[in-house]
Amino acid sequence: MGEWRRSHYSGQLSSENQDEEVTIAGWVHEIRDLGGVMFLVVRDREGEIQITLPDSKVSDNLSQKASNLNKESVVMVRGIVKEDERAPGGFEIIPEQIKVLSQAKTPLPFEVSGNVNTDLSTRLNSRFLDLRRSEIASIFKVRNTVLTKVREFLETDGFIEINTPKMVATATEGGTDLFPISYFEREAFLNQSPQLFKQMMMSSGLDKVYEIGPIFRAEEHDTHRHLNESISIDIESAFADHNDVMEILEEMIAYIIEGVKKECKKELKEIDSKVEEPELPLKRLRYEEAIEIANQKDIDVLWGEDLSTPAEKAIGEEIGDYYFIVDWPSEIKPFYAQPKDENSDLSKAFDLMHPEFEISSGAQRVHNIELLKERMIQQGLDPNDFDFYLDAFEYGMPPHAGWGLGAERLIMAITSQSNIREVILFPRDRKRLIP
RNA sequence: GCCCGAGUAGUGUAGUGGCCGAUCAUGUAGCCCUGUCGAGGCUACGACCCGGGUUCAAAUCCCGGCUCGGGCGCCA
Repeated sequence: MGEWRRSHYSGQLSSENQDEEVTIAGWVHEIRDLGGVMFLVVRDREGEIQITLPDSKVSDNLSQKASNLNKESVVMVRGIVKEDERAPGGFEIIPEQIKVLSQAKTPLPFEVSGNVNTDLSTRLNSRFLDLRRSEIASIFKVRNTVLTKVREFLETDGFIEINTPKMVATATEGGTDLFPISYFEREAFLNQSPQLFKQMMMSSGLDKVYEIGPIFRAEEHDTHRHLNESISIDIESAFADHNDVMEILEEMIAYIIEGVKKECKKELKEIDSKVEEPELPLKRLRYEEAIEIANQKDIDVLWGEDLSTPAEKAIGEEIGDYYFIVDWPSEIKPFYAQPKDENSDLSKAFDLMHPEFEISSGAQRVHNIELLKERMIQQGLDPNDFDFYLDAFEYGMPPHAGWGLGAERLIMAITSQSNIREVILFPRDRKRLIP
């Protein structure tokens, strides 16, 4: 590379650069030799640019160098920009010098520039190469925008970003399986959720906190919408009830989608995403109404049961947009979900649903320590295992509410991907631990 | 974890007892070609997941294993 530095990304060239000397850097996307003229297409993060080598205008030496290149090799090209309507994009570069920084081995694990489809599994084995396809890179550019918008929205709303431990001594709330790890002489676990820690922060006076971090689930699920390691977007707000945080959630979703539509036009087009901003306020469907819809569609759900996958799909089809399910039975929601004042069989818990899957769940939390202990016992947990958590409720705990949102689920919805593994760089699922 | 399906060149596929010394596309290599843009033309290269079994004969049928996919369950 020497003293050479990239002067422009391919997408930055315009008629203002006519006859200018530029230096571009990227991967050899295509090589086409027509005899008297050769075309190299160099690809970088922002697009592609054609390098044209007419025998009459470039040295034999340079032509020889270009023809020896393999696809996907890394090169820097210094040359003169020429506007030419025959070139894709309207511009091309007549090279003066080409530096081959890394010759790619052949054959490639799969084609980057061709039209042959490749199985997801094969692609994931060589994810670095997969990301060289712009439609794949687009998904991750959208992902970046989603996470940026989350921070923008929550920061503007006065939330403080926190980080809580991922190595913990006990199960957060029972139910799910944890990955055991070795912590010096003790057994420990990878945390399934920041739930208990963010609730403890409600006792701290920070009032409104959020965390974007990994969660780990040792469940043996193996589906298109489950991961064993994923990113959770969690908030917790003091002096708030479930309705308050549902409003935050729906407004945040709308803000994210609006932002993505504005800032990722090119990427959305590339991945053919039909994302639409939801109409607010989102429908609040009572649990009871939800099972009625399922039952009407001949999917049996009994009161007190969680909604099965076919039930979720049937209801989502009926609603057709994001929606909340509220008034869940207390017994199928975690111990920390606050029962409703007028009927304790129901809870102040909610799920946010995309027509095809759940993307978030939350609740107003129990802040009364006696009730909290009672509910732990009801759900088969021993309050003594949770002293570190319960202590925070002993010395002044305000009413509070919050939710956890699966980042990949949301990104999957926004990018119209049918497999969650498409929206995470290196998925961890039942079968895959490498790479 | 359960049920179902599938494993054929680097990639994606056709072939479901003999017609297969295995199809097509892409790729790779070489040659021709001065404006390609899914470039084109010609030539060559490259594969039946592994192990057992049935049969005169197995890519094809059976059994086991491994891997992958779909559905479900499980799942703050």
